[in-house]
Amino acid sequence: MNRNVVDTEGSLSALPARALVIEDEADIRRFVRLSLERESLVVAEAGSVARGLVEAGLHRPDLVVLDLGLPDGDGLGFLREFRSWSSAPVLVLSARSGESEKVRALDAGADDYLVKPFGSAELLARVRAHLRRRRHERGDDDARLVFGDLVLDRAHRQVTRGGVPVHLTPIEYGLLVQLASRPDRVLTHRQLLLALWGPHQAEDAHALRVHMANLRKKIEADPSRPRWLRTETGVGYRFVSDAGDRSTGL
Amino acid sequence: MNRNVVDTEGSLSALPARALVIEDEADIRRFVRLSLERESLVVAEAGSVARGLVEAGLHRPDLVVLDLGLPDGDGLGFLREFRSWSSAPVLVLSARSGESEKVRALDAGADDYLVKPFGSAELLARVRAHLRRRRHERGDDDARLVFGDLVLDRAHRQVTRGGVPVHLTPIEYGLLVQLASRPDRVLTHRQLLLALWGPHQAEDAHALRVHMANLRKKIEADPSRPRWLRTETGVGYRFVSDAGDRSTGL
DNA sequence: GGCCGTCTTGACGCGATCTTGATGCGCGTG
DNA sequence: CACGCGCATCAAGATCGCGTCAAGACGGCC
Repeated sequence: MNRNVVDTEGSLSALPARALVIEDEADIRRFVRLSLERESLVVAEAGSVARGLVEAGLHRPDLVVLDLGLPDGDGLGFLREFRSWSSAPVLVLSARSGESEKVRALDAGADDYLVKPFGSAELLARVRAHLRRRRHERGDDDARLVFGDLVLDRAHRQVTRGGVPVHLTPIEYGLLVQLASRPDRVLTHRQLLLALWGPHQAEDAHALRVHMANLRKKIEADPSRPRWLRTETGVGYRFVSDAGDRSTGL
Repeated sequence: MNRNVVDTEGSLSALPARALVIEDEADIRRFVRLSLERESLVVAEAGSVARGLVEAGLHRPDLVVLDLGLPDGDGLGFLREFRSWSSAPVLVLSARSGESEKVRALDAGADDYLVKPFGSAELLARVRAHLRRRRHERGDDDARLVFGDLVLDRAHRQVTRGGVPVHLTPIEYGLLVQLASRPDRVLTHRQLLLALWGPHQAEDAHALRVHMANLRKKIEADPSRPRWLRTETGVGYRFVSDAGDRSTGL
């Protein structure tokens, strides 16, 4: 079962971020979990260092909230072990407000230190700040869109078809990003013109059609019967994520 | 006017990190400066938002310590402007300990929030944590980048091609570091100009092209058909790590 | 002051890219 | 069945971005 490697410290793309809460007091643990879930994180829990290490290995969290006072260690042991294979931000909780405590934790590899009692709002704001930075440093947000053998990697600004890079001009690339970022939704001519040319010439859809044709030539197997870039006559275009025919619906 | 060039690459590798302290109360400013200097940072100071923006543009700090209560604004204005061209960590100071204050600052792009009065030890521990993470995310740890026979040794600021040292001017070297540190990603003209020249002249890409041409002449076998430094027309440049095809992503 | 390395700026040719116009097709409508 | 409408396609230009060269400007150094 232990299919390690490959997804290591992943999940950061479009999927919800995973958090791990290590805290022995059940009330606080619950409080933190509920807070994080309100931020739409997927949360795992642990009540001890040992359990925390197991859960960390299991879930490979994108963020850890770590209490220092645990039954089987002071949490810094966890930090040391965890840091050997993950660089996810660790937010330390503690009842101790002494400077030396804070310094010890931060220098041991923690990224933040929060003194109990703390408010949900501050906790979440700090969590958001860490995740935001991480996402940013990581070369970008929900960067990778995969549709079968067509892959749109926004971080690298690269489109591949069957693994083969496809060269797109700026407008073609922008067009594809606009459409593929909102799969199965119709974008009107006006919306596309607005997004790509700005508010100035949001009227003439002719250029748009030409670019669309060129784009199809590059990513469609049969440009005359497009699989992905469908035209909605009189309205605009739609990127269809599911190639399966949806004729006889439910 | 002093030209601030030659300072390239943001000092992020072996050079001392630069900090900017924005705080109107002279005592606190001095206290923070002395603390940071003890951490062997090079410190610039400002007493207002306006002055802070100027200093930021001049020195392009790797870290900012920002007071919220300034004579000409509340500091969040600085944050907004600064964030438009720099992602350096910003540590906010404030006398206000209210949660809503903290949330506002953190959500506005700050990375940390410290309530006055604070101790020098905690300030420095937090600063270390931010700089450590930044260094880590930047991949500065293993300062050596190897791409076939092209080797970039950031620790020694040395580039070799087939074992032979290549002499690069400061801008050429900075350019190469920026691109090779994020292989296969497209860096826009704006990003490169920002990194190498600062926020002032982030629009004229002409000089950039000339330097790129010179750089190619030095490290490419056939500068007219570059293997590493590919141009993305209308967008920017990309350092291609693998000349062959790339199929399976991770 | 004069040399040297470096950076900036302008001009120019070329290729990449975008726009524009012409033409044909499918389809629904009068 | 003719017509209009929206669309796709193709083939020019028109425009833009890029690489290149060369002429200075600037600062450091002797």
